[in-house]
Amino acid sequence: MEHDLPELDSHDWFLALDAGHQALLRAGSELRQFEAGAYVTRRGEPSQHWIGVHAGLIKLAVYNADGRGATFSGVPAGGWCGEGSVLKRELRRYDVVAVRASSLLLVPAELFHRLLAESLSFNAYVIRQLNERMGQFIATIQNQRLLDVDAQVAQAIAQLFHPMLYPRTSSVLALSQEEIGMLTGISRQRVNLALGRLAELGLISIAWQAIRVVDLDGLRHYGVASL
DNA sequence: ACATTAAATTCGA
DNA sequence: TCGAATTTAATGT
Repeated sequence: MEHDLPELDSHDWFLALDAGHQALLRAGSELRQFEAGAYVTRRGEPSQHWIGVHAGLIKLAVYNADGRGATFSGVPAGGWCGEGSVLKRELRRYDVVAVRASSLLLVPAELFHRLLAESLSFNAYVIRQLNERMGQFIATIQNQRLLDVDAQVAQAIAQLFHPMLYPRTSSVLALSQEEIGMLTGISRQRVNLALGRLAELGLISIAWQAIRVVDLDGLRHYGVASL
């Protein structure tokens, strides 16, 4: 294909590949724009792509018939998701939705499998990715069982700054308070209260449709001292 | 739940 | 094409 896709160059795993595999990805991948609220893939569809976030924010979620939903995870710029369903060649088990306007890198499933079969460094990256995500889900369950609500909000925000899964999250998150509520399973009003407290502690500052993280380490440790 | 305020959209010159 | 007016969505309490 005629693609060049310089967007791939900002990903460490891509830079670690040999030239031949890099060329395959440049030729076979696709950069596509999604409007805020648009579905990237729907639950039940075949898993045709491994999905990378070049800019914007997407979330993994399920919805029931009357529109209520549960969000599992948010993926900011620099993050990748969907490898689980691609690996197993199964139907997607959740919806992938653009939280705001996003530009995404789509790697076809066949290419993903070929890289797995041929590239040792790609294998290492995927294993690390799966391991980190597993750790993240365990941490999420632990947070929900053990932490108070303010600390859950702090953790949910801090998780978007995971250095390996999401290496290029900027310190200003464009994320509505309602979306944080979706991510945490907490009401919007309660999120607002928690954000106010975190701001008072100097861990974050609040702007319109955005949160600036001032003290990431403080956020990570907020409320977990008792564990 | 309600009041406030930012953003988006419509409408009129 | 600009900007005021209205509608819609996010926020604060």
